[in-house]
Parts: sequence; C-alpha cells; structure tokens
Amino acid sequence: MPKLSQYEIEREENIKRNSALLDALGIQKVHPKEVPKPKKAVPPKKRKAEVDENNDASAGSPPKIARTTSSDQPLSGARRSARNAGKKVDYKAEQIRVIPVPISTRNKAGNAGPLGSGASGRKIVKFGSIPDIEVGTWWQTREDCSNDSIHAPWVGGISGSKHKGAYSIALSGGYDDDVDLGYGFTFTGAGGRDLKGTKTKPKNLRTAPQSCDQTFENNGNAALKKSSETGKPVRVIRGFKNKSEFAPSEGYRYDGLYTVEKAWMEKGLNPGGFLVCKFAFKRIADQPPLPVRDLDAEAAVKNQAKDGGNDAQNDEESDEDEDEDEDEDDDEDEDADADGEAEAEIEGEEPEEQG
DNA sequence: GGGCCCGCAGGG
DNA sequence: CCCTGCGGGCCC
Repeated sequence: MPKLSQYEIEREENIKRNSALLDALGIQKVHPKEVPKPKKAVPPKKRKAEVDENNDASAGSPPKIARTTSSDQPLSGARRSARNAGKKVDYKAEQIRVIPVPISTRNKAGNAGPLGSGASGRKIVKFGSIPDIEVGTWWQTREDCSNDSIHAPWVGGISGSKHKGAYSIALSGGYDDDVDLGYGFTFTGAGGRDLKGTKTKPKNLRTAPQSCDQTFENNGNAALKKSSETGKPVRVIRGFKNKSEFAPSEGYRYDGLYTVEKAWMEKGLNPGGFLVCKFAFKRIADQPPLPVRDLDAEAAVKNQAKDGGNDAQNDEESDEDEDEDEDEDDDEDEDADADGEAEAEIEGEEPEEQG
C-alpha cells in the first residue's frame, strides 16, 4: 500500500474527528438497507406533467406533498427480481435504479414559472418548507433551484442573515473532510478565501482556495451559528459535486429540513491549516426518505463500460461475490414503499417576510 | 480538463 | 453602491 499523502492523512483525521462528533450528537449513518430505494427512474416528461397537476391541485391545498417514489405508476422495474431470475444482471437498469431519482424534474425548458414563488411572482423568503416544492425536487442548475425559492444564492453555499439565521444551505462538495451521513452531516462554513482574481481582472473570482482563517463574523457562518441557537429549520440541497452516496449524480436536489445541532471551529483541510467554521446538521424526523446511491455498483458500471462492454458481459453475472454483504437486490425491497406518506409538515414558525 | 471570466442574489 | 459566494460556460 502506498503511503498516504499528508493531505490524506489530515483528511482521515478530520473525518474521524467529525464522525465522532456526529456520533456524540446521536447522528448515525442510516444504512442503505434501511432506506427505501427509489423504484426506477421515471421519464422526466411524465414527471413534469405530474408536477403540473400537483401545481394546479395545490390551488386549494396539496393533500399529499412529499412523495418520494412514484407509487402511482406500475413499473416494470418493480419486478426486477423476477426478471433477474433467468437473466443476467442488467447493469444499465441497475444504474438507473441506484441513481437518485429526480422526484420532480424541473428545469429551464419546462418551467411554466417558478412554483416556489408567491402569487406576486416574487421569491419566497422564509424558514422551513416552501409551498408546492416537495422534498426530493430536483433541478439542473443552482439558478433553477433559486427560482423556486429553495436556495436563493446562485453561488453561495449559505443563505440567511446573521440576525435571523440561515434559510438554506448547499451541500456541494468543496470540502473533502465534511462527513455526509445523509440524515446528518458536517458542513464547512464560508469565507477565508481570497477572491482576488487575476491582475487584469482583480476581485473577480467567485471561489478560491483557503488563504486565511474563517470567522463567525462572516454573514453565512453567523447565520448558521444563529440557527444553532434558535433551532429553526434549514433547507438543505445536495449537489452533484458532493461525493457521498446521498448526493445526486447530477444537478441539485432538495433534501428537506435539518437543524443545526452544533457550531465550532477547527483546523480545516487546507495547505495552510487555516481555521474553518464547522456545523453539525441533523435531519428533522418524519420526512420522506433520502434516495441512496450504490456507488460501488456505479463504479462497476463504469468499469464495464471502459472495458469495452461486449465480451465482458458474461462475468457480470458471476461477479456477485463481490460485495454481497449489502443485501442485494434480487429479493424485494418493495416493502419499503409502504411508508411513503410519512410527510413532514414542519414549518418555520412565522412566515417571516422581509424586504 | 483546467483556467479565466461572467451574471446574479443577497446582506450591509 | 459595496462586498461576498461549495456556478457555469467558454476557450484553450
């Protein structure tokens, strides 16, 4: 085994420390086994229609928000077990299955106007959930997400003010020592970067390497610290740059409401060893389950594709001895869907408008 | 794939 | 207006 780089050593240390901290807060990783798996990817077209319906219906009040899986659609994929019985594993299908399913797919092309905006068309600024935006809603870009009032900034990871607290955050990778357990995670704050850009175009960067200590003076960090005191819910989106099994493979997904359990500072994972502000998040109970990816399976698919895919297909079948421990697919994971309607009506207390 | 530059949404 | 900021597109 090659010796670890200094970076990796520190990374391991930080992750260990953060994991222990999450554990101390009672935040445990939920094994994928215990989490309902998305049935199968649904053609975006279909989904969009559905969204529109919901939108219309919601004029009164949406009875069932927060559907995670498409229980209404009889999918052939649901009977995978039977299909697999006599066939080789179809990794294409497998990939589709394990990839986070966009619950409602909305993007520029299809948008008939932001759902998450009031009658006025203005974006909604409040704590907690946004009307008509279900947990699991997926967007192609941060801009689209912003238009639905879930996370306003196009670039920034934290939305909120130091006086009121944080409205939302984006978990989008960027800090390799953050630990994402799905139902809880650690998050690194903002600041400590020198956005100086090039000589000709000074101060023209949107992001840059860590170059000094972060502080809680930073608006975003202060907002999150405030949230840790008030206990108000924070909307969380996960982005494709996040490497965890809970991240979408592409685009951005709204994963519901979390609370900030703790705020602290520690030496960050950067060459200078600069301090960063860190936060521990915990998912509020009774929300739709998170989609979980099977990263190993995806890697296998990738490898297969790289190997040229044709002749290799035979042994796909037999490679089942690889990582069987994780329950495997061939039996039904259907049981899971039963609880689809655990919906969370958690809201921020007050609408808290603000101009 | 990496570097550069850009528009934009906040908060102060 | 000033500043920031876990995007994104384009060009190389």
